[in-house]
Amino acid sequence: MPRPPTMADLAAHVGVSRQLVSLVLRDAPGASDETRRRVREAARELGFSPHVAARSLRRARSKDLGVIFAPAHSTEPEIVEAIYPAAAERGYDVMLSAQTATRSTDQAVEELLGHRCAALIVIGSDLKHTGLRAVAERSLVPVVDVGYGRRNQFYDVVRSSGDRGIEELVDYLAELGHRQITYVDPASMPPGPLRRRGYERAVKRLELAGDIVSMPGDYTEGNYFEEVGAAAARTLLERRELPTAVVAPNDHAAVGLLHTLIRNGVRIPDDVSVAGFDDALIARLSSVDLTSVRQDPGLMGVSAVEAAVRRVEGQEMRPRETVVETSLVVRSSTAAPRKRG
Amino acid sequence: MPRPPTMADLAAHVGVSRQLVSLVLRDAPGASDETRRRVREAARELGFSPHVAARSLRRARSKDLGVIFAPAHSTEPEIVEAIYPAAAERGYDVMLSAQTATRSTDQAVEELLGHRCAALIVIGSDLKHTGLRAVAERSLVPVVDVGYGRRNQFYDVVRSSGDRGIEELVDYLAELGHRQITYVDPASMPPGPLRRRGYERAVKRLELAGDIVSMPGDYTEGNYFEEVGAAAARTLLERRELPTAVVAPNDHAAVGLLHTLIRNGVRIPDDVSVAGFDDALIARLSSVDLTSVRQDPGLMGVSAVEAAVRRVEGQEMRPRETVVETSLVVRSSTAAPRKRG
DNA sequence: TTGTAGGCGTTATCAG
DNA sequence: CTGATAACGCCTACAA
Repeated sequence: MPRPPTMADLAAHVGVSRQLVSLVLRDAPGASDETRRRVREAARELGFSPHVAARSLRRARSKDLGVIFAPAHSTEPEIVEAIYPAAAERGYDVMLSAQTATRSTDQAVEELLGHRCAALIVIGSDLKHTGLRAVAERSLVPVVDVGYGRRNQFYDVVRSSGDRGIEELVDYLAELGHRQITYVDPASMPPGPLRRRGYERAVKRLELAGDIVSMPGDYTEGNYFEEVGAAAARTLLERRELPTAVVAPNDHAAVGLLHTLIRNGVRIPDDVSVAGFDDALIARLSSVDLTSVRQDPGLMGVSAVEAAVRRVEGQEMRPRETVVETSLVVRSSTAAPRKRG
Repeated sequence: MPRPPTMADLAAHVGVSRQLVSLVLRDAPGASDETRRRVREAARELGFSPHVAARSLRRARSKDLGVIFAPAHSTEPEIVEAIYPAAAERGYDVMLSAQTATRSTDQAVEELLGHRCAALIVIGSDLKHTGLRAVAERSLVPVVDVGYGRRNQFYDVVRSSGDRGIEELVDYLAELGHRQITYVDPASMPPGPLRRRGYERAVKRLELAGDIVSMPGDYTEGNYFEEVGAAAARTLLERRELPTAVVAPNDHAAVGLLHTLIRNGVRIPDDVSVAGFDDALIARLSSVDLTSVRQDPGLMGVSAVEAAVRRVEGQEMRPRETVVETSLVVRSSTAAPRKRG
C-alpha cells in the first residue's frame, strides 16, 4: 500500500537533509540554486505534496480563511470565485464549507474552527444578528458577514448599497418622466428594509406621491418571490388606474409581476415600466430583459478578504462596515411613460 | 492572545487524563457515563473544538472526501449538497475545493492531496479524459468523475443517462403523434454526443425520418446556447415547412429557439412543439414552461460518494461506471401536432 | 549548508 | 480509569 512521499523520502532521494528540503519548498533562504533545482525536480518526480495538516499543526498561526457559503444561492458563487485570488494575493489559503438544507451554519463554523482558520467569512447566511454575534463570540477568530447586516462591534460587515441602488433606480425612472412609481415590498426578505429606505428617500427628495404595496409571506418557499410579484400585480390590477412604473427589490418578484401584467393585457414598457433588483440570470433572458440593479459580487469578495486580513493581522481590531456600490442596468422593461387620456 | 483550548486543557479542567478526554470525544468505549457527561459539558463550556490537523496527522487513514466543483456552474451546487449527508452517513467528512476562472483543476487537486483526502470527487470538470487520467495516476487515491466521461480503468465515472433521456423524450413526442422531429445538435457540448445517440436510436426504432441541425461554435461564451437555439430557429424558418417538433439537448438552446420562433409568428405548441434538456431554472419560468429532461443531481452526489467509499474501503478496486436515470418533465411547450393543410 | 533536538495536538498502546 | 511513551510530518532554533 503506497504511502504519499514525505520530506524525509524526498531528502533521501536527493541525498540532502530533511531541513534543506523544507527550506527549498517554502522558498526560505539558505540553499544553493543547484540544490533547489534538484529538490524541486525530485518533488515533481515523486509526486510530493506537502502535508498541510502537519504544516498547520506546527505553524503558530494559520494562513487559512474559512468561507461559509450556500451553494444553492445564486450570487454567492461569484463572491466565492473572487475570494480565491484575493486571498492568494495576501498569502492566504481558502477553506470552503457549505451550508445546505441538511447542514447548518453552526456545523460549518465548527468544521472551520476545527481547521484553525485564521478568520471566518460567512456569505449570505440565514443567521440573524444574534446568531452571527454568537458565532463571533464563540470563535476566537475574526468573523466577516457578507450580506445584509449592519455595522456592529462583534463582526465585520460587507454589504451592497441596496438603498442607494434603489434610489438611483427611482431617480432614473423620474428622469424618464414617471411620477407614479409603485414599490413592491416583500415581507421578510432580509435586505428588504434597507432597499425600502432607498425608495422612501428618493420619493421624498423628488416630491413624489409614494406608493408601497406590502406583501406578507414567508421567505422560505421556493418560488416565493415570483408569487409575491404575481400577487402584487393582481393588487394593482384591481385599482382604477395603474401606476406608470413599478419597482420590486428582487428580480424574481419583478418577473412574476411582469408576466402577470402581460397576461392581463398590460404592455411593458408602453403601459407600465417594471424594474427589479439583483441583475439575476432571469433578468437577462431575452424574453424578460428586465431593468435591474446589479450588485458587484467580485468586489464584495475582495472586500471580505480585506476585512478578514485586516483584523487577522491586527492592524485594526474593531470590526468595520464595508459598503459596495451597485450599478443600474437599463434594459427594455422600462421606458418613458405614455401620455394618458 | 487567547489560544483555542486543547484536550489537555479540557482534561485539566475536568480533572481527568488527556486520554480519557480523547476517548469520550470520539465515542470510544472505556469511560463511565458520568465522566462522559462532565467532559462533554466542559467541552461546550470552554468552546473546545478538536484540532482536525492534529487528528488527521495522527490517524493512519483519512476520512475526508475531497470534492472539486465549479461554483459558477448551475447543477453542481445540488450535487454538492447531496454529497454532505451521503458522506456523513458513511463516516466521512467533506473537503471542498473550487475550480474557477483563476484556479485550475490541478490547483484544486493539489490542495486536496495536501490534505490527504481519502478520495477525490471531481464534478463537471473541464478536463477531458487525458486530464482526468493524469490526475488519477498522479494521486494515489481513487478519483471519481461526475459528468460526461465514459467507463475506463483509471477513475470512476458517474453520469446521467442522457441518451435514454432524449430517447424517452422522442418517444413521448412520437406518442403524441409527431413524425417530423428535428434535433438541434450544438457542437462542442461535452455531453452532446451521448444525447445525440439517444435521438438517433429513437428515430431508428420508431422508423422516423431523422433530421439533425448541427450548429458549430465554441462552448466558452456566456450566452452561447441561446444563440445556438436562435440560429437553429432561423435555419428552420428558411425551410418550406417546419417540423412539428424540435428537441434541443440543452434548455438554454431550446429557449433561444422557442423565442425566435415565437417572434416570427410561430405558435408554441400549436404549430411546433419544443423541448429541452436539464430542467434548468429557465425551463420552469411561467413564461417559458418548457418540457425538458431532468437529471437527478441528488442521486449523482450519492452515487459519487458510494463509488468513492467503495474504492477507498477496498471492496472493489476496479473503477466502475454509474449511470443515473433521468426523468421526463412535461410542460406546456409540447402538445399533439395540429393536422396541417 | 548539515545535523540534532524538540514540539505542535492528537491517537494509540501498554502496563498498572 | 490513569500514566507513560511513542508516533504522525513538518517547522524552528541552535550548534556544528
